[in-house]
Amino acid sequence: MSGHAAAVDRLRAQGYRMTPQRLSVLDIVAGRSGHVGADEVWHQVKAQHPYVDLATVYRTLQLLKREGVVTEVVIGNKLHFELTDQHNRHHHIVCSHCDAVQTLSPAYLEELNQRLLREFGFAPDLGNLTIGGACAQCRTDTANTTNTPDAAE
Amino acid sequence: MSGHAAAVDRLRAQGYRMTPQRLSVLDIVAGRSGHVGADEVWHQVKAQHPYVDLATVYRTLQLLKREGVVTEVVIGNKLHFELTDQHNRHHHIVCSHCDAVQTLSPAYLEELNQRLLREFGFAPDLGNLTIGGACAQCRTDTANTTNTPDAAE
DNA sequence: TTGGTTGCCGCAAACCTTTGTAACTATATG
DNA sequence: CATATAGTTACAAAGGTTTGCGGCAACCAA
Repeated sequence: MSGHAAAVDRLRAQGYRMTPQRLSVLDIVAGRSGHVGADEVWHQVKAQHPYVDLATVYRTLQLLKREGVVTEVVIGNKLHFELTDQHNRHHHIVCSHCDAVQTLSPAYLEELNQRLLREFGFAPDLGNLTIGGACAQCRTDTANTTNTPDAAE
Repeated sequence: MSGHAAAVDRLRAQGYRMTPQRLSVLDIVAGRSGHVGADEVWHQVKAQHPYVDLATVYRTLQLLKREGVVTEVVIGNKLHFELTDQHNRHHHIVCSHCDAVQTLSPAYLEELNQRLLREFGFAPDLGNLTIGGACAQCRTDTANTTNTPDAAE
């Protein structure tokens, strides 16, 4: 249905077995407009196939990430995933205070990408790069708060 | 002795208690020229203070990171730390195949830093940013290896 | 020095993710 | 359709990091 059918064929052509577990994981990530946490993927997979293990979900997500089918986003201390949209590529900037996620046009990192490749022969995995920092909101909020030990978290 | 005495004073001035545990952790990271794994910091701390808990080491490292005293580097699935050298700032690019670490001049990301701040009000924590990817060596090595399922890891 | 606060620590447990392994099954072939 | 083969899976356990909590101790004030 969605555009990920092509990805399934490609994976199969590469020798991967498209098992019900893998198809289910991919369907769920693809059915989302944004990113999904690994645990939520698992819960939804279990609704269809109750026996599926969390480890299988993780292994599948890593496989799909390696193959470029999904993109990993690090939010807080958890991994999230979203379908890689070739026609709408973007990076992620995440606030480490409130976990808000914004997308960033590839244009911002294109030059870096080229330079790393040219000057170091290093091929950065910028698609899966998550840039952490403080968002505008949290920066103004924190400005008035004295950051004394244990004062806030 | 080293230049981190100033950091100790600053932390104390901010209200942090500079306990033997914290001083020990900082000394060990500062005594290294490069980055150290959290577990190795722990082992070395225990040599001086056998009772110190691993959780304390982690909490201390995160504290020092928040305060900008140390820099975090993500290598493989482990966290490493190094003393933040204000006179020799740099970012890290890490090969996800062989875990080789290279440093990168701040110049490479200075423009990005400015743009994120100006256009989004987002203050990226680029000092603690680790850029993953494939180094030159691993890229040529992998070029000849067909990446079939389970073929290699 | 002597209390009194309040931040820290050790301990234990939880959390998220990865890995080892024997059994299972998707897929190609006869 | 039967069989072989190699990739996958469920299960279990480990790995690395974070968190909750009660007791303890660093630091300030008197």
